[in-house]
Amino acid sequence: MPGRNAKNTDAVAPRALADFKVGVDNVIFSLDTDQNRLLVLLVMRQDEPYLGQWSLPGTLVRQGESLEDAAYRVLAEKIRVKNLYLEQLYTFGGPERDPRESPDRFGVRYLSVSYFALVRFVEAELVAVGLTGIAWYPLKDVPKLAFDHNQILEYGYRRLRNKLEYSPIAFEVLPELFTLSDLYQLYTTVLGENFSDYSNFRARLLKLGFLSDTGIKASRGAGRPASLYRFDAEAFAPFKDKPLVFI
Amino acid sequence: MPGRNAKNTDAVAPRALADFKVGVDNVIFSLDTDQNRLLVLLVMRQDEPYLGQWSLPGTLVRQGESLEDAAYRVLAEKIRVKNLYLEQLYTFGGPERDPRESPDRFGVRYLSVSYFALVRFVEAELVAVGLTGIAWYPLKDVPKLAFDHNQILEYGYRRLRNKLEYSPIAFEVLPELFTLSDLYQLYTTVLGENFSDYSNFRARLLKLGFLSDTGIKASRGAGRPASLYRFDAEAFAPFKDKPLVFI
DNA sequence: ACAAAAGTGTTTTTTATACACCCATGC
DNA sequence: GCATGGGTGTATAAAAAACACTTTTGT
Repeated sequence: MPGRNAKNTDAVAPRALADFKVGVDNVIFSLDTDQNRLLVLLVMRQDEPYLGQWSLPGTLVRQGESLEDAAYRVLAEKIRVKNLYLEQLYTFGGPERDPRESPDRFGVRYLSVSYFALVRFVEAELVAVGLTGIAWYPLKDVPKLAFDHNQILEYGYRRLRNKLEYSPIAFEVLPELFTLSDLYQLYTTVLGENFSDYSNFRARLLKLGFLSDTGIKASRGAGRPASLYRFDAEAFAPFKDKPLVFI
Repeated sequence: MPGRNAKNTDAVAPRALADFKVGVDNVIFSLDTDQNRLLVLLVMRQDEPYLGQWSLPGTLVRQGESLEDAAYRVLAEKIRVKNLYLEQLYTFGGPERDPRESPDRFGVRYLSVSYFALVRFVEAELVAVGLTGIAWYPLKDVPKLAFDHNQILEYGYRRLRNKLEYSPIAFEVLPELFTLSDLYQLYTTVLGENFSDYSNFRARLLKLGFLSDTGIKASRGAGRPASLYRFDAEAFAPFKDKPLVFI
């Protein structure tokens, strides 16, 4: 069967192929567990179009650079952080989303591959030069953004909540050793206070058996010192692809 | 605050931007509920590279055409179908995934936006001209495919199973009126016999209240005639974004 | 000693699971 | 009248949800 040719190329000449530049836009969430806030990193646009308007940090993909490389590059240009989670979100590519493309002039098209990242606020240090035109915005206060970035942000937020429910992304963001309250606070800041009470959350997770108690105690001011736990990726393996592990 | 300019464009000249052609590759699943099989549509490649090898049906995006338009175009070129579900999967874009790109020659890059579609086998009519070099493959028998298409297929299959668990995509594929066994069979074909027994599946779904009994009976050979149900999208609204609705 | 944070246990309610069984039709 | 698929009910096990209570620290 292989090696045969069938006549199936279109009879009529098809319209020419589109030429693309590919952009990467990052939805970078930061978790401020102290103040129970979920923040997103916005930058002020320095160029047309949408000059002077807030937008998601992005860049255009360069020669020899993978999409993910580009996503990490944007991130590294804005913040310095040790632990982070990053994954691809969605690709927006309608021919009319960028005003640089005139609708009938068939010039270069712009396509945006969006990524979402999660970091903790306490360890995310802004490195942008001026520190003007870059800011963490509480999710509720996000203004009207450039391009279709509000839509991308909305999509990223939904993905974040879903991921948290079945996937161990929290442990990529937390330090190696963490307390169960650290974990619980992380969950409440994203999902809201009412997703579960602390005691039930705790019991459920411990029963699953992929959190190992190191025995080390951590004293943080007043109150009883908490045990430090470690995430055991091997013990988690059976729960991969299982829904609702964490809820 | 808007309208200000900061000096932040890189001091060193960055490497030039990459130029892309954008391809769309479709993972088209078809549900053969009669024989409890899940099939995927493969086409034999007619051009280099990978000439004569099986691959997912795909195309390059044309001028003025959106990504989704391109996905529908590929689909329409291969099959004719009334009810279908289609959504974007993932974008693969490393600089080395397509042998047409030489690794050091910084020419045009090829990026693939994958879509997955779901149709029912009984109503999906193949329209490809020769009918050679195009075939429905049972998921288990899929051979080594061109490019990274095995990986894309694997990814699509995972997405299909997950979507089925919380999202009402089944009703986009089923006809307007359907029996509960139609629905149950659809689920077992994708998720396997052991995901739930019929009586429990039935009770759970009916309790949720978004399936309305039309009262109309459908006789299909022997056995008691089944009630025809209709999916009530409005009544489903509260379950949007809720996980595990269907399991 | 008492507030604050960590950790344990118990009770109630809801859901999942596994069946057994009745109903309506074609042949 | 019996095989075939459709549809209902029930008993048990498991899990989710609510909340009361104990433990260990800092001040």
